[in-house]
Amino acid sequence: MSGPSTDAPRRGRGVGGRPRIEDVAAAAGTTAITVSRALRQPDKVAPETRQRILAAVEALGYIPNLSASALASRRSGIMALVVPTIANSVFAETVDGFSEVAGRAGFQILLGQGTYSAEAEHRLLTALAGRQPDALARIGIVRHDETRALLRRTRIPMAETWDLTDEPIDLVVGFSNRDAGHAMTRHLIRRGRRSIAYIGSDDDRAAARRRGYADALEEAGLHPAAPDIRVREITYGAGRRALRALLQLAPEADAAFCANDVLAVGALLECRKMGLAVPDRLAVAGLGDFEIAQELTPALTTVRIPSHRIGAHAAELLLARIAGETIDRRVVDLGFEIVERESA
Amino acid sequence: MSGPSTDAPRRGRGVGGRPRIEDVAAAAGTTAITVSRALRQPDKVAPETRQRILAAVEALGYIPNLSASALASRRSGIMALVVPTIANSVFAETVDGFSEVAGRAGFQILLGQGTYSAEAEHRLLTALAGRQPDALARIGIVRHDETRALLRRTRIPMAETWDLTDEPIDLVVGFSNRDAGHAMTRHLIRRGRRSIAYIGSDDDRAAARRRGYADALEEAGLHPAAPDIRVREITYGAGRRALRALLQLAPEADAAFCANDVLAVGALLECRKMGLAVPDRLAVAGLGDFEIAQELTPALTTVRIPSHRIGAHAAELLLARIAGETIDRRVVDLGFEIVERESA
DNA sequence: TCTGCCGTTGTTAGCGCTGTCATGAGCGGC
DNA sequence: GCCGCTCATGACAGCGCTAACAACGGCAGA
Repeated sequence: MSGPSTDAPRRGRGVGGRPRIEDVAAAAGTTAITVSRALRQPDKVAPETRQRILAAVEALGYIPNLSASALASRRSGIMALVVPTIANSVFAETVDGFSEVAGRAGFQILLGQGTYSAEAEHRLLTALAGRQPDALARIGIVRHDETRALLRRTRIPMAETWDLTDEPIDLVVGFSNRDAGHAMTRHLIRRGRRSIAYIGSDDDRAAARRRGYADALEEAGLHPAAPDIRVREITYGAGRRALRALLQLAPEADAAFCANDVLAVGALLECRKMGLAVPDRLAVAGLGDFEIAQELTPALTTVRIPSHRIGAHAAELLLARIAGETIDRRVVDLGFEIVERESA
Repeated sequence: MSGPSTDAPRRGRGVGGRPRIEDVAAAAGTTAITVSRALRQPDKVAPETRQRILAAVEALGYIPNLSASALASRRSGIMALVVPTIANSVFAETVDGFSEVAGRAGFQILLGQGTYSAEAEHRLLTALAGRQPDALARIGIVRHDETRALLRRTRIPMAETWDLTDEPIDLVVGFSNRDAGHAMTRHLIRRGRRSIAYIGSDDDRAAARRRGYADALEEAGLHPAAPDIRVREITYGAGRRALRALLQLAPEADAAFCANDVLAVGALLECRKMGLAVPDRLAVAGLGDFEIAQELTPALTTVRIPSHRIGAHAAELLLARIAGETIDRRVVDLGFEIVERESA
């Protein structure tokens, strides 16, 4: 018979045809554990041994199987991150900050998308948890009690973000959306606005911002200029349509507080298209301080959110937790800042 | 002695304190393999057995360890995705489409960020490959030969995207950036523009678009209005500054082709701020067809790229490849479309 | 010279799951 | 009554790696 024998128990290659640690060891004239050490704790291996091993790794094109590593060591090297959606750039900065810090520490990011339905999220988080991530972060607070309980049980270090709560599952890094809405509405009132409308989407964060808006109005003895304008999707187009709707419902409104910069920018564009003077006739305020806010004319008055830092800080805390350090503050408020520009 | 014995070989819980498949089996009065089947191929297990098992899973809060599963089955259930950056919304749509299709098929997304330096990317891809992903996708073409060779050796189904090449590592799904640049430049020429400038960033895709621009000019016997305006980062502010730079270098320019909608929008905003008539005095064209392009006044003439479909289609092809289906076309050109609006 | 320690390497035994084959019960057809 | 088939379940081994401990040589100090 010609060709390679097929019944040999080991042929120097794993099942997938890829070299295993043992093959590297054989090539370097040592054993598996030493190869493992050479790659993970280089200073525990004699320099020349290490050299031989690295040469063998190079020669064979060896890539460690991290599933096996995770199984044996009980450390996956993965941090999971759950976002409502990635398509909307709102959270991209946070993802970026998170992935930057986590990546630098040698972790890989397992991305989960979608937090719309409680059931779907429960499934998603379960699946992610199955990967034994060393930490888990989520944009927003987990609402579903069953899911919260599940996550607590897993004891995976976890960070909720972009909001605050007194009882995080583990940690929370964010800011008070309610206070942000409150502060911006107060700003509008201080600027003399008396008929202020709210434009927002339907998620938890928008709801909190709306609460702040409503509270501020009440404190000032004012009433909403119109029933809330709700949008289904956070797009510039939705912002424009919302503004038209507002003017129909309450032509006398003198300010629009948009729960999101994208909506605010849309509203601003519509105002300009309609020849409606901003801020003289109508003030427009947003929330988020996306880059475009400062580039528009008139520039958008908004609330600056430390999106990037939220992600980065969450990752840092989780790294500390992974390292076994004690975290003194489980609730981290990174605050926000009113950025007063021209539109309000 | 009181308290739990510590020398029992098994105590009904895995090392991490989490239940293992065996614990579920014990609780359900069956064996590990049947539990495995009940969860993975439910119809291979008798309904009542399945019921008992699911009840036990529920009661114990069992979450399968997917590292162990991946190791044993040689299928990780992971698809890896590498993007240049997530912070820029340019690719978010693609990530979204990819993750949607992959997620629906039960795959998890391992996200890799950063393709700037060849060496860093090599490390990143190696690390990702170590996770034994069932497929790998990347935005852009992998340039580094060593990395290409590595990826070929792993035999992981792989899709490069957002560009085309005759020799993909495995598959490529995208469009011709050169042709897109060419088509838009021709459009400008057809509209009577004769002094056309180029504004772009420094990545591979922008370079290809620039080539199309240069070719189109040459075919028409025209010359660039000015030396290329290069920007370091793709932001609205960079677009505005680039436009100012252009007007300084070539006040007589009658069109600006921006390799990216973000830059084009920035340029447009700057024009409006400076009171420069668009398109009468200066035409501005972009590439990407981001949402804001159609909402601005004047609306931006641009090239529509099927960003979402690129991601979705790449995922679909990879799923087919995972399923062992034969792929007839390894190079998929999803094309582009000139969207003529008001700005050019 | 002997002891004890350190630095280096190796042996063993799993980590938790699933592929593969074996087993056994139930059933219809001859 | 027996055969062969299907369906449901189980036993066993092993995926590729690393924790934990063992072993060994060399060396300083007693």
